[in-house]
Amino acid sequence: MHGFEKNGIIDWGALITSQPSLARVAASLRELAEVREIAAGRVLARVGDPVNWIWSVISGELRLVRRSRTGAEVILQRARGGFIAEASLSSKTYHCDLMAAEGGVVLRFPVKPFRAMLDQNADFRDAWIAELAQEVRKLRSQSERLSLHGAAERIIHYLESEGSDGAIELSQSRKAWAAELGLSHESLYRTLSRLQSEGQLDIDGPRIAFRKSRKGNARNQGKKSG
Amino acid sequence: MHGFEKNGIIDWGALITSQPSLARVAASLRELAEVREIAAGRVLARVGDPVNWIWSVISGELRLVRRSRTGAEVILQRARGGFIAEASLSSKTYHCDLMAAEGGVVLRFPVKPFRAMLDQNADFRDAWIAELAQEVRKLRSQSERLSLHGAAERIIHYLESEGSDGAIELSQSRKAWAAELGLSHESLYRTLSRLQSEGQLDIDGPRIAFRKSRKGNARNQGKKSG
DNA sequence: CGTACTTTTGAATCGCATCAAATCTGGTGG
DNA sequence: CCACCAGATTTGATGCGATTCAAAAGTACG
Repeated sequence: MHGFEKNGIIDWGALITSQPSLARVAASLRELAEVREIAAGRVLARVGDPVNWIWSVISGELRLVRRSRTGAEVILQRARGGFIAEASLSSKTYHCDLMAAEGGVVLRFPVKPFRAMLDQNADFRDAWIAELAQEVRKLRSQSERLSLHGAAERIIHYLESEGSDGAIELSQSRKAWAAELGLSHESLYRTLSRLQSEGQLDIDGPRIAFRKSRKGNARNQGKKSG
Repeated sequence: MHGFEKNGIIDWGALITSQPSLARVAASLRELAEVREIAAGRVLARVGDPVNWIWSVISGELRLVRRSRTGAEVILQRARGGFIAEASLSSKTYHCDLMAAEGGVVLRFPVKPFRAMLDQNADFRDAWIAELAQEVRKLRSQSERLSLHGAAERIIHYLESEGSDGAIELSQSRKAWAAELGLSHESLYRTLSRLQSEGQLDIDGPRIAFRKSRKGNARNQGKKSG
């Protein structure tokens, strides 16, 4: 599935292409990275453990979790690509458990040289700051989106905030998109086709865009008025 | 209302106390900051404008917005305290509008010295990185929380992720908390009193905590993983 | 005392989740 | 090429829980 690693050799070109978040920092980091294959359920760190590694997901799913006293698992972060637990860089020990919810391949970087490079390498530092800031922007907009109550509103918001010029090319299945939108996949399917039949959206395979309606309100296009 | 500023003189002690996000960076920034009183509706920057200032909210509400073609306003970020549009630091121009949704007081820092200080002052840089990483952590956990469907589940998740040892001292009104949880305030009130009467929570004014129950409070929420 | 806001409870409605099932898709191997 | 399978996609029916509208009681503040 991932296909970036074979016999311990990483295809950095493909990896970087698929992981925008790593694209700019990778050059300085390659010599530090270790590739690890992780089985589902594997625990990488527990509360209180010293922070020895910075983890980044290539395939599969890592989770930062805490277990409530009722036994329910509380997910604090879910990573299916890119770094997880960035804040651990500034911490001596973990405040949550880090585990693999799904088997896959991860990269790990030793923290000490990672921190040292942040100190000494201006490019790396700028890239890391830009990366974090970009992540903040994306997450803020996701939080705003999840605070919206209607399925249609979330879809529109997604197009406006993550798309370019009101259009996006989905790189994931719609089912996965539904999860990201905090909707059941049925709701997403239904709402998409409703928006299409109402003339608000153009849907063509993985491409979803606002319909370039001539003017005014697209709301009238689905039903006759008067 | 805010009380941090009088006749142009800032009470930095009070401000820093009230704004954890500024606490560690403030020392290096004081000489750069400018205090501005902003009226509701005031536009601070538009799409395409060059980034000249980094803004931080003391009181009132700033928003990063985009206007959809149907005229609806899409909120990308909403700040009622702390920095807004951190990603603009790495950008030449704005990709959204920045406006005041509610009048108040803001700080603004000129970008050039801000960037220069990031380059030259190691403490400031570490603080800024830690600040961003902390914000990422908080937002990730908020996104996970907003993806939960039940009101009770969100409350539990909040206690687990933002509280210490399963207890929190609310610093805001419950109505404001409801908004943060993505719930109507009625839902929050009802669910809180239900959880209390069911013996799951102890609620005492602004303090909300898991009840130290003996055991057998076997209500399971959330079941599936992987 | 009056105003504005929060907190609280009640009742009706609506949208989404859920369960169920059929179709479609891509990939695998005989 | 076909049979087969796992997954995604799509449509239908139903119930629950959150939103919404409404109104009252509590609280802070000048």
